[in-house]
Order: sequence, then C-alpha cells, then structure tokens
Amino acid sequence: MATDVIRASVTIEEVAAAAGVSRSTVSRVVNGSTAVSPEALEAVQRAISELNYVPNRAARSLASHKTHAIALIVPEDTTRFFGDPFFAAIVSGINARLSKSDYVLNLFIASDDPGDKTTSYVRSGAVDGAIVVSHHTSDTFIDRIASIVPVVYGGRPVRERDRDYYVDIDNVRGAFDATVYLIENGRRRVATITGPLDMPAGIDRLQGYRDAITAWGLPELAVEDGDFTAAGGADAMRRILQSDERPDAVFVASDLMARGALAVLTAAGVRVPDDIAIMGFDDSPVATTVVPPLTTVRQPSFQQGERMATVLLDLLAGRHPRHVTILETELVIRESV
Amino acid sequence: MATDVIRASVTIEEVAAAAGVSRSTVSRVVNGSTAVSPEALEAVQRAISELNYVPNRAARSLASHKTHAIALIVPEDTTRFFGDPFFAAIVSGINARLSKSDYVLNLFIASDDPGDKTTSYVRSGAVDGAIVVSHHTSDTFIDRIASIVPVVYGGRPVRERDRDYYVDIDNVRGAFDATVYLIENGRRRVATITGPLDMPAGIDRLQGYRDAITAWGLPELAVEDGDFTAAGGADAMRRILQSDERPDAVFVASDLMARGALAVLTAAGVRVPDDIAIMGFDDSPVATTVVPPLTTVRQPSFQQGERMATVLLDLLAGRHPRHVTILETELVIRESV
DNA sequence: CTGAAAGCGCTAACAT
DNA sequence: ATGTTAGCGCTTTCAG
Repeated sequence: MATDVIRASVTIEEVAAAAGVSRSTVSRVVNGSTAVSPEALEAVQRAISELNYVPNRAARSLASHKTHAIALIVPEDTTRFFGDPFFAAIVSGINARLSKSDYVLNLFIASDDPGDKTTSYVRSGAVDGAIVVSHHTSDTFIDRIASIVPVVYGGRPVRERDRDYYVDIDNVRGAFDATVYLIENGRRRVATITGPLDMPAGIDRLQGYRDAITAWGLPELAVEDGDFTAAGGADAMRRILQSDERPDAVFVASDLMARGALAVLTAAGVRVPDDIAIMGFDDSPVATTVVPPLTTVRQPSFQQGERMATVLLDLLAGRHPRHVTILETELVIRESV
Repeated sequence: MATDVIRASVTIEEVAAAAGVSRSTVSRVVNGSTAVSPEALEAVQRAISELNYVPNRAARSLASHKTHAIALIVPEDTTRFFGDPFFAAIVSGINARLSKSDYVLNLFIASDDPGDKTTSYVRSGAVDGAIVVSHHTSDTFIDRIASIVPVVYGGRPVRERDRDYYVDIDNVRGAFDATVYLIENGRRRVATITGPLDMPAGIDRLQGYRDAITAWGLPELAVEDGDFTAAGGADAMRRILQSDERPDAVFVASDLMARGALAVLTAAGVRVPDDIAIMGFDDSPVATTVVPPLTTVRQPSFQQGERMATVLLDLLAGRHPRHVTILETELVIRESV
C-alpha cells in the first residue's frame, strides 16, 4: 500500500536504550520535567538528536489527554474567508502567537459542513481548544463545541454568557466616531450600509451609527444590509441611489463593502467625496487600493488574533486570563470624506 | 485545570456493552466492515447514536497507523498566502474534495518556520499525506517531508523526479498563447514581468514568452522579476519605464503583478492599451477589479486543488493515480490589450 | 532522582 | 460472524 512508506519511527524505547535510561526518564526530558539529573538529561538529549527522535503525537495524546492542537473555526464559505483581508490578519496574528508555542493550528472553514465534521472532530478529542471567528446567530453547532473544549471568540459571541472568553474591538465606539466625523465634516444626511445583522459586529456598528445620529438630532437615513461583501455593498448602494432621500454621506460598515459602493457611485457619475462622502471600516488593504483612498476606521485585527491565541493558550495552561478584551479603534483620514 | 472540561468521552467499550457485543464488532461497524450480521449491525448503530459515540482519534490513529488527516503546506508567509486569490481557489478546491471524504485538512503556512515545526509535525505521524503548493528551489524541507509521507505537488516540483505526483497547468502553453495574442494584435516590442525564477510557474511562463518571441523573430525586451506580488509588479514596471527601449506591450506573469504595473502606468500617464498593452495571467478576481479590466490567461485553480486532493486520496487508498496531470489554460479577452 | 507497571481507546490478527 | 488477545507509543502514578 502507498501508505506503507518508511516512517522515521524512532520510539521512546530506542532512545531510552541508547541513553541507558528508562522510558520514564526520556519522557521526563521530553516534557521538560526538572526532576532529572544533569547526566541523564545530557545522555537523553544526545540520544534524541542522534536518533532524530520525534515523539508520536497520537500516542502522546492518547496517554496525556492533550493534543497540542487548536482549531480555528470559521463559519463562512471559503470564498468569503479568503476574499476578506480581515481573516488574513486574524490568522496571521494567531499564527504568530502559536509559532512561539508548541501548538499547531487546524483550520475549519465550516459553513458548508454537511456531516457536522467539525463537531465530530472536536468530540473525537483532536484538539485542546478552539478559536471561533465570524460567529452568526444561526451557528448553533458552536455551542456544542464550546461544551467540549475551551473556546475563545473573535468578537462578542452571539449569545453572550458570563463565562465566555472573547476578544473584540470597540465596534460601537468606532462606528460612533466615524459617524461623528462625517457630521462634523458638515454632512447632515448620513445613511449607512451595515454588515449582516445576525453578527455582533454588524449590530454594534449599526448601534454606533445610530448613537451618533441620535445625539446630533439628525434623521436616520437608509439602513441597508451589505453582507460584508463587495457585491453586497454595491447592491446596497444601488438601492440607496434609487431611494428618494439621497444622502450626502454613507457610513459603510466594512472597506470591502465600501469598494463595491464606490464602484457603483463611480459608474453613476456621483463624485466622492464631493457629492457623497464615504466612510469605511477596517482599514484593510483595499482601503488604499480604491479611488479615492478610503477614510476609514482602523481595527487591530492582527493583535486581535494574537490576543485570542494568548487567551486560549493561557486557558489551556490552567491560568486565568480576563474573559473580555476590547481593543481600541482609530480613525484614519484619507480622501473619501 | 481549564482543560478538565467534561469530555463527552464515550468509549468503544461502553458502546459494546450497550449493544451486547464485543469491542471488535463495534470496531467493525465503525470501520464499515461487511463481516457483521444485520442484527449486530443494527444494535451497534443504535447504541452509537444513543450514546452519541465518536471514536477517539488518537487511539484510532495509534492502533491503525492512519490519521485521516492531510497537510496543506504552503512555503510562503501569511501575507502572500492570503493576499493572492490563487491560494483561495486552490484551498477551496481541496476543501471541496475533502469534504466528501472523511479526511481533514491541516494548514501549514510555513515560510517563517524557525524550529521546523512542519517537518516535526509530519514526522510525529500526525498526517497521512501532504499537498505542497508554491514550491521554491530553496524549500529543501519539503524533500524530508516527501520521504516520510506521500506528497502531491501543486505545479511541477522544483527538482522533478519520475515518481513525483503533481497537478499543474500548462504554463508554457498559456504564456505562449498570451504572447502570440499580443503579437497578432500588432505589438512588436513585447516585454515581460516574470514571477520568481526559483519557482517552476515563474520559469515556465517565461519560457512560453520566449518561445513566442523567438518564433516570430522579435527582440526579447525587458525581463523583470515581479515576485508574484502587486508591489513587485509595480517596481518592475517602473524599471521598464526607465529603460531606453520602451515596449508597446507587456506580458505580466500574474494578475496581481499586473495590478501593480497598471497603477504605475496610470500614475505615469501612460494609456492602456493604447500606449502599452498589458496581458495578465491567472484570471483571478483582481482581473475585473482593475481599470481597464485585464485581458489574461485563465487557469483552473479550483480544479487544480480538487484534482490534487483526489490524487492524494487515491494514493492513500492504495490506488495508482497518474503521476502527472496538466490542466489547460484559456485566453480571456477583456480591455487591457 | 529513577524505574516498573498500569493503562489511554482503539485496531487487527487469530481463534472459534 | 464474532470474541479474545495483543499490542500501537507514550504518560503517569507509585515505589524505591
């Protein structure tokens, strides 16, 4: 069979023999126990490097009930996952933190998951914990996973509970500041294109917009769902252009949607920012790719990923990290407002 | 400890007891052996679903020497991986094929891999096989991995050997056709911006360009390395504009590089395609995002991913797939030529 | 500080 | 067709 490849399978037994000690001692060295004499330590280390020994993960995991693997679960389809630079930053952050540990990352892009493979995988004991990003109201399988292993959420979980761990950015505040900037810029008819309203990030950014509009006593204009995609943003902008009340500014809840909106505006001969100002959110790479470059809200996604990994690692190490971390956003002024 | 979460750890033993059979029979059912009586089958299946049994992966893997996991190894940094839509298509394709199997995917973006974690992971017996995409000359750790588990390459491997399995697209032919199209369009001073020349895809596309130039007896103009990134493409185009021999067309070996090149051209007031025609490669989503939309070479990346997964799965199942699959490209005419 | 012994949960001959 | 018996390679008490 093709799988019968020569496995470089040096066992702990052989290392023990080569070092003249017992399996237990080798195990202690491998796992960094202090209770080993300098001589034994030295002998074992030499044997390990000479034989090129790598412990078998399955055996280790079976005996210790630990896998040193964590799952990143993204309830989206692959298109959305790879199309949105936000995820790239998150994964990079997680990866950066993990690469300094001995944990590995297993990726599950799980929107189209017929047999609930993800849940089975977790229930089979294949990972020690999970990070969940892009959580929707409808993603109930996450609850099952959370009852099996520790979970850290990227963004406030859909049904927040006291014992949930999550790392979020201050979406309400970011959206509020962005809308206020539009208003202080002299705009009085401010519409918004929201993210999906079954996601906390979508809900919170809408909230921030409304807070600002209300505080200034302005009318709430078109509120359109743009689905966090460029195509959705374009559709939403088309609907806005067709409505009676044309806005003089639009707070768009993601840069990707703003790109779609911008394309529609350009095609319709509407000048940005002269006729309509556009405010984005994310400060993703697309912000500087579009014309004009987007004024937007910077969110620290890389740090968010890093922090999520740190929280989960702390949890797995038996430490007690803070349940909630909220990272600050920052307004980035470019040319679309 | 935080890891002491209640594991839904139903064991095969409990299932056997509940079904009134032995462990072996349960194992047979779980592994789809035919040698089980209808009554036993039925009893076991009921016990499994009542107890909500999921086999422990580590135990299974330890006993069977199979993990039902495969690694996707990408020797690039995360930025490049997520920035290039090519990878998104590849992963989607692999994922699509795998989701119809009981294999899971472990992702390794391994350019910045100080302790050679990827190799250790493979040597620890954590995966049954690997898919390697974006293979560079310098990536020697791949050879070590290939000596441990079956590997399928995306694209012709750096040092091709008879027994290598890979799925490639016809890069030489695609580049040839693209360059010929430029020439038949009346262009006579055709330059090229290449991909990295330590990668077969970069080498082969340059070859196709040269074949066409030679066949038509035209001069070979600037050959610039653009590194398969937008920034690299921009730099390369700047160098081309500064050279004495200004081309009237450029074959750019990837759409992402073409985007960078286009931006430089626009900034320099050079009209596309009037002054200089631009031909891309990939037909990635960016091809239709830029202005003007790119005339380019379509490569079937999703199918490439699917096919790689199929080949690896066949290999792991002890079948004998073809070693080499070459997928055809297709010219897509838009407005940049 | 170290070794012996007992599993971890499962598969895979080998009997029956 | 089914059960019994050995392990798979490692960790982890428990003695000493």
